Amino acid sequence: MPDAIRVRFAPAPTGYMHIGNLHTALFNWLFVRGQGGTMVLRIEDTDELRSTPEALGVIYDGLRWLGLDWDEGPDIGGPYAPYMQSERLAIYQGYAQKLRDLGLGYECFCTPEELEEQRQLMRARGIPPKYDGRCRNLTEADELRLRHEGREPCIRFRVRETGKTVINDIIQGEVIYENALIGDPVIAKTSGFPTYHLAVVVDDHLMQITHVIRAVEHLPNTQIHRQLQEALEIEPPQYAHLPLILGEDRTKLSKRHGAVAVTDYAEQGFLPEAMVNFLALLGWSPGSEEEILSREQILDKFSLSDCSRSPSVFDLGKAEWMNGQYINDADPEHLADLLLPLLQEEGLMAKDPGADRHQWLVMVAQLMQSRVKLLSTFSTWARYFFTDAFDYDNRARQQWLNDPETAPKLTALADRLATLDEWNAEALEQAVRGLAEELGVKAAQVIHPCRAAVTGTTIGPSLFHLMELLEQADVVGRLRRAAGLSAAGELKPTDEEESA
RNA sequence: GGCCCCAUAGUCUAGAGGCCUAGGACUCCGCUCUUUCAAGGCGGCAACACGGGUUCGAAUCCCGUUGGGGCUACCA
Repeated sequence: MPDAIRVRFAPAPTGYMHIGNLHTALFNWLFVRGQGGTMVLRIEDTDELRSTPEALGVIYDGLRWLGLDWDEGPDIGGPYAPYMQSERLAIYQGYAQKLRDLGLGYECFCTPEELEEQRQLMRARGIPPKYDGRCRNLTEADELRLRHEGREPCIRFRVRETGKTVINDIIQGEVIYENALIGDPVIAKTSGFPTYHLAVVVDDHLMQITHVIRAVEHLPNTQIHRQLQEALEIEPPQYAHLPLILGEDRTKLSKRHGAVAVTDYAEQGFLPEAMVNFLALLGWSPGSEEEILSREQILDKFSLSDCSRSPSVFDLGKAEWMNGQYINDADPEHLADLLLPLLQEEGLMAKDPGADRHQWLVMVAQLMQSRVKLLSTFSTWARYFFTDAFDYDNRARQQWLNDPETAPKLTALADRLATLDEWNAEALEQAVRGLAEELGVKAAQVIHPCRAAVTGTTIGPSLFHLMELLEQADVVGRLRRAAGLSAAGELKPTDEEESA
């Protein structure tokens, strides 16, 4: 009977959590929730200078947004608490001391400047830069002298100078590293904080992690981790190194790739289900041709060994398409719930709209859902549902509103609609088509100007259904307003490019 | 520079020696439906990086080249 599966997502609360981090979290989650196991959230805040509470908040928000839950973590505790590495300093110090007792850890008094100089020198000479081990065998006299100079030591780990380290990775297969090629890494900083290498190895062990699923950028580090585990007589976990998610320029995702922060995507109006679906298909495929997959379907089919080794570029366009699919398939009620706060923020919906108004919003959402890709575009594309304060776009001006024949048509239509007893799509259609017939023009010759006048744009859902959802007085008012402006020649095309 | 990984269209991918005349999806381009399209339907453009092997047969296996990426920090 194998040990219960335990995985961890272990982000550093520095900078901003991006889509690549979330991808790693998702794959951990899919693996552990599919198998039945425990998900641990551990915060690797051993970088005292760059860790921030804000970044920690972003991590929580991002995970919760996608519905990636965890069983143990800083916020909920657990049997291996604490889960913040900064609260585990004494533990790492103990292991660092153990390594020193073993003769495998030693104090190094080199300053960062000296080390940098060393690297430059080696590079200049065409030698691979690595720590040269100059503090490996310091005598007591050396040490005394160095301390007198006011130097504070860090602790390095004595790596093997010969042989190879073999890593058996679920995704990457067998990878072999030459031991002689790396220098002794720092495991405890001068500040007393551990470095990543010591902290992960110790915590993965102490927290009984069985599968380390992380981005492939950590693969080369794994040779250090394996040696550390050997030295400390720790049973290594299984490793699965995921391929990287790249930006459009094919390099590792970072701030300069624009909107990569998780919060940006949530703000833009990506649906979490869509993001989960999209991210799951980066570096993994169910092997079938379906692409729109529910969380359950993904959970059901996911396996680490099916993961790819080649990196993938995050294609925002396709992500948006997929989001559009999810919006289109969404229950309008649900959509309205998601939309409400966004609209309230823009002042387009009241703080407490009431049941009728809410039901109305559901109908608006339903009318628009097939053409919206992002929730955030809703408040611009559907603005005219909520307010008279919208602009007439260039196409509307060019094609209809600047036409001298338009104003009379709009006025006639306004007169007719003002007297309508019933305000519904059917009655509106009759009225519009009836007017067209009387004027001896095609229905389109009335419909298009009407749309332009009422919505300010040339595109949108069925005109009659759209007007049905507006107040009669508002529609009539808009028709008269546009007629007046048009007649006055104030709706000439602008020089600007059409805005999206 | 060194080490490691990767290599199917612009992008995400299917493909685990014959089923491949290389499939699907996004994008783009047509056509179509419609009062409009930014929706729907239909169709199209577009790829096995290159060179050597192995084999009756290679996108699939091996080697090399080229290209890309990652690591090479008292960051993780």
